[in-house]
Amino acid sequence: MAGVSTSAMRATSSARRLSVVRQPAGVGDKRDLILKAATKVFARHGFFQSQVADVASVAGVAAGTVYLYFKGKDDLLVSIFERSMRDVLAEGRAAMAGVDGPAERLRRIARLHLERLGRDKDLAVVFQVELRHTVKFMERFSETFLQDYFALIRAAIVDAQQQGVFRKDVSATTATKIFFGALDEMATNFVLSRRRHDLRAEADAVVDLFINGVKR
Amino acid sequence: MAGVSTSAMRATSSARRLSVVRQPAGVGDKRDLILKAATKVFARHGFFQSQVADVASVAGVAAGTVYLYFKGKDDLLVSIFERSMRDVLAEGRAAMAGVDGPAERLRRIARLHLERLGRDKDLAVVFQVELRHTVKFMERFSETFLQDYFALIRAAIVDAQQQGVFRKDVSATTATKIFFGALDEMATNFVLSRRRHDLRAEADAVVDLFINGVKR
Amino acid sequence: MAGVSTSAMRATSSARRLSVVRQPAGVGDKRDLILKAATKVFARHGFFQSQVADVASVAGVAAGTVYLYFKGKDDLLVSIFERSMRDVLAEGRAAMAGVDGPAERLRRIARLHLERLGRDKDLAVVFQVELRHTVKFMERFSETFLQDYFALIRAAIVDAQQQGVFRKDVSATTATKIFFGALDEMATNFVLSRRRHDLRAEADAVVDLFINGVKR
Amino acid sequence: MAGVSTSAMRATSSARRLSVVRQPAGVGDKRDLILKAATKVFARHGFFQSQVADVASVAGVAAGTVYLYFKGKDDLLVSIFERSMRDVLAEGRAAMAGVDGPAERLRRIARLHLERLGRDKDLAVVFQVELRHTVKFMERFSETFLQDYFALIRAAIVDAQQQGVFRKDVSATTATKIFFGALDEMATNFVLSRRRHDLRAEADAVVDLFINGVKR
DNA sequence: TATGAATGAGCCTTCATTCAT
DNA sequence: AATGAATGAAGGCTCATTCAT
Repeated sequence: MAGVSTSAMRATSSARRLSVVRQPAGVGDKRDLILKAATKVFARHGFFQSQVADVASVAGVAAGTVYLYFKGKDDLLVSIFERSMRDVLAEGRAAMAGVDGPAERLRRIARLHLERLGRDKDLAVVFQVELRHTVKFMERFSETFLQDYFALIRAAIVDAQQQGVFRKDVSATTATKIFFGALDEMATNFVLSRRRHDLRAEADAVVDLFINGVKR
Repeated sequence: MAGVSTSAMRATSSARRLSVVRQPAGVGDKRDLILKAATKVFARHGFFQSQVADVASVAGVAAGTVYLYFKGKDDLLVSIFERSMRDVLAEGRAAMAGVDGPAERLRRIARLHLERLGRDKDLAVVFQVELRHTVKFMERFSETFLQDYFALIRAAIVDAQQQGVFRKDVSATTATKIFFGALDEMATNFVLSRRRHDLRAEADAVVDLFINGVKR
Repeated sequence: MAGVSTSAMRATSSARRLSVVRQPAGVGDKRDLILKAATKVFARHGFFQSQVADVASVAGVAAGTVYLYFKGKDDLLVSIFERSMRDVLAEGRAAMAGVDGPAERLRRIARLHLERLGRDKDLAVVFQVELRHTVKFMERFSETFLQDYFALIRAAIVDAQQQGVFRKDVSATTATKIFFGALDEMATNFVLSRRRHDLRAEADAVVDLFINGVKR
Repeated sequence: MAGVSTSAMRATSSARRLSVVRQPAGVGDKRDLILKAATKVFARHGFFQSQVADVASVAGVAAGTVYLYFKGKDDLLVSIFERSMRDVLAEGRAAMAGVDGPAERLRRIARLHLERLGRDKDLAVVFQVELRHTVKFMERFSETFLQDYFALIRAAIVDAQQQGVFRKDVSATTATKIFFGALDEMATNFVLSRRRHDLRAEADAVVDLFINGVKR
């Protein structure tokens, strides 16, 4: 009996050690858990059709617990957005590091963009659909995330123009919108269709067409 | 060419005259009135934040009256969509009639697309934002409107490929999505920004870049 | 049939005529109904222990209906207070009209005060207990109702002092508080006890003792 | 007279010493700490608007700790009441000891009553407002504290009547209510107003008027 | 047709209380 | 004894929809 108890303790403490290694605090775990659940629930039913209680029950916590980590239902949506945004931008900037040509940079962006969404369809749904509920929300979305993301794309285009690779009679801003718009449409199409999409191929197609379109 | 254009105008105006004749005593007026009010209210506050009572009061009718013309709140959104969709497709097909080259057809589509939305910002908001609330809604949106609209675009692209104007190593479907995605992003940008947009110039930019990108 | 219809119309219109005489609109009926129900429910269970749904069901309406007539739960309490306050002051001032001596005026006030509360025990409970929930509420209570009511009492005392009936070495304000305090305690005692109270006799006792206490 | 007073002081101070002895290591301190915090919080926000967590944080303890000393939120209110009540009655009875005339006893009671509340405004608020939330609460308040307190007052009045100082045609019970009511109103007025009150003077005014009113 | 008062299901949020640590 | 994260019941309020007039 003592042996069992001891081994149980061992298991527990080793589990703890592991969890400490994986995630800094136990707090992050639950917040993430809820956020993950919210992503799933919002993706399946839509934000307004989803209930906080559903999110909680999918996360395996009580309804009230959600409010220990988030200010309210809206905050769940905002937090999904902000967390992903942080990751996307960090990943995007990191990916830019070891790439030389502007064309190659655009290719990296396009692939990252679609591969990220392709990896987590629930997240993709939230980004392509749920986050665009309201002009208010979209404005927020635009002013924060897109601003930086557009800057990432635009920088590559401007570079290419200055290097004489892209023609200069196309406004970099307009070109950026076109590039993003094309990717965004691929993502939305993926989200809405039940067919498998070869998102990497689609990313390449967008890049090829775009580069052809803008090159001198 | 001018002739066709004229006959299209004639058809349009006769349809208008007919609709006045068909719907006797301002019946259509009230349905339209409510639909117009709904467009405005949904655009300003968002679909879920809007109340049927608000739509009614903007339309100058009692709340109950809305239910004499529409099955429910959802039906308002669907009806806005369907009515505009009908017009868009009719206008699009009519515009195709007197145009010869595929490139020119794409330019017509792009201009119509953005000019229509530029003309009525409330409608633009509903199309770019409110109609995309839910995967369910978007699927419906996709399967009806987009299917036909994509077909319109795709036909021009396929024609161009067959005429040897566009290269064939780009999937017509993918090219269609890119073309539409670019336009859609322009529209969304217009909806979200408070600046004036020269949508015609943006339409042309999209077309130029696209054609450059796909031409042999 | 026409006859029946006519007589029905007659009945209706005469009923309407009556109701117009009694209460301006049919609207007031329902508002009053709900207010009456709220008084009863609040008196029995206490404001915070009462549910809006209870008030509604006692009033025989749906929960949502309460919100057609009142801004919220708080508004019910405030409205009970304000309506009664209006009546009390009007009645109080009217009663002052035909009375000559200040002493007699105080007697009238005291009797009206206790008789009014004695007549409707639920209202008495709300006034003596429920309306005094919070310092905030009591301040409001004080600043509106009591201010005017105190003025009514104080005027009689000042008159008596000027006529040389009451001695002047007692502050009129302090005397007013004592007079009101004594009445208020009688009312509270009545509210809290299950015994029958001869409130008229108690009113007289208060007045006698008070007048003896302040007379020269 | 002085002797009695002294012995009363002795009793009090020995009780204090004892309680320190009985409650070993600051145990009473924490209970008192929480009770003091509750008094403050309830006074400022009202009982129902106060949260147990607020009380705990003002007391500098965790929410759960409150439940080690009190059965629940209600128990906090009841305990504030009971502790003060014990003190008031003890102090009141002690004060009665060395006083000869009934009139003088009433004066002592009145001064103690108002001075005690004047000393601790938060306590005054709880007594004048928060403790009167509900008929249920008030009944409890009445049946315990007031019963004894009224007995204290009544005894003085009956004595005075038997000594022929007060007239006998006024019911001692009614007179007691009037006396208490007047004092209570002074206290409530003090609680609700932001002005400074000379509560000792008001106590004297109540006593003077009352004695004048009841004396033969 | 038109009205708008009435309905009542539905949901977010709060917070007293518990309990594993 | 002390903590404070977690619980989950409870209730105020909204608003789409109905229906008697």
